[in-house]
Amino acid sequence: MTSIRERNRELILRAASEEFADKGFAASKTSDIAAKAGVPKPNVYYYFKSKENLYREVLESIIEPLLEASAPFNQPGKPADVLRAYIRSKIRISRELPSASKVFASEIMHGAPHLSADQTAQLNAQAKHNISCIQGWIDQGLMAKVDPHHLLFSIWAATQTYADFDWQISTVTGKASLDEADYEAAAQTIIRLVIKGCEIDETQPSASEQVTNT
Amino acid sequence: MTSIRERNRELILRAASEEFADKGFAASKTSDIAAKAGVPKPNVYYYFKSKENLYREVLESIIEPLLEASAPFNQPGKPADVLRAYIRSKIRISRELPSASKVFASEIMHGAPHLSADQTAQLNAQAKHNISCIQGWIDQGLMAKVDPHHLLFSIWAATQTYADFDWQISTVTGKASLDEADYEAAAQTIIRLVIKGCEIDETQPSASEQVTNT
DNA sequence: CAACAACCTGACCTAAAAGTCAGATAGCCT
DNA sequence: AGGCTATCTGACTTTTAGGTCAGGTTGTTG
Repeated sequence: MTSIRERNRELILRAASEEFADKGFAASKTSDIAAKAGVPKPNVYYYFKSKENLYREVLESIIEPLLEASAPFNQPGKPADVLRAYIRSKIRISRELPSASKVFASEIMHGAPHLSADQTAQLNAQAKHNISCIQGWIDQGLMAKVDPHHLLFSIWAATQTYADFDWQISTVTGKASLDEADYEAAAQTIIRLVIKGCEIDETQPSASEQVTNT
Repeated sequence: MTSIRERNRELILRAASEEFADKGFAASKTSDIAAKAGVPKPNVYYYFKSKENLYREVLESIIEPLLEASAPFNQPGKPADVLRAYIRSKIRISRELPSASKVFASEIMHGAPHLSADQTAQLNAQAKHNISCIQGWIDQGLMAKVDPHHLLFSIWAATQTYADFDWQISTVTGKASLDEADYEAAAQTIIRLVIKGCEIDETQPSASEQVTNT
């Protein structure tokens, strides 16, 4: 069996993720990636045809987890429960796949030049679904009229920031890295903002009256 | 007078901002910046000593506006009013200085290798001040116990996302660029999440009883 | 209008990093 | 064992882009 191949590809991919996350695509050197992976540079080219190819594979590795995170929207549930689960998924990705998250963020920031049309379409379709799901809740009077687009953008931003801007977070909190309790506090804070923000105002009840206050 | 100097520096800085925002520092070519500014490449080196220098000046241009945005925290006011004003300042920066915002975001994402110790200290001091201000409100019972660090991180993320991830926002909304109404909706959404999230829970009143419900 | 400084420019140099290759070595199957 | 394929590697080539420079042009000042 060629498990040696799998092993080496894995080593290189991991090293590449970190390097690309750290420096960005253009500033990353294949020789550094090779060194970090503990293999000679030509091996990188042996397993991946080019630097771009390698980068694309790193990028691809985050797409599935990202789509997976929207699972809560793909099954029925109360707004608060779905949003809570979604936020926790997003935070988990930031914590467990920080490098790939950063690479993805950087890619998006620069206009997604390496994302395939298919990947873009998949992500976009899921986003559209989540938005219409939220709009449905609003129409049914299950939550307040909070613009679904902007609500999603805020959730994405607030959850991804823990991977993307980890330097800033470390600097401000004075901690080299966040622990379990910190991530829990982050999740709780974002969940609170979102859930409270989506609660129906007593002053202006919409369509049907389905307020679920305690 | 040497207003020809000012004019050319300005042209080059503007072009550099856009180029760096678009491609990142490493992937940006000084020849492209020169072309975009409409000057020959050696002029870029005539006015700025090096590519790094040019980059640093672009970076520097966003520091003051960023510090300025915290002004609402530097004068007394009710939590809701201060937070509202702060969010609006942040959104305004994303809208009016999108390129510099992106350059700053990218810089932070990669560990701020070009930020001077002084700039880091200034930004950090302001952040610390805002945090202790929020903590003060909590201690006085003026707002709910929402972790000030994470609250700030969420506000930063949610407001900056309109500059940093404009591609994603364009793709999802289907609009090439956001108009006045879109930015207003964004601000309203973020303000709602933050204000509602910071409102005191009736169930657990802290220290002093200063609930300001209508 | 002279002379001095500021500004401009094509052509060049150089370093760095992506990518290649021929040949060596190691694993695997019959 | 023998041979076939997969893997490895030092040394090399090529391209790209940052940076320079000598000399030209334009503006400015006494």
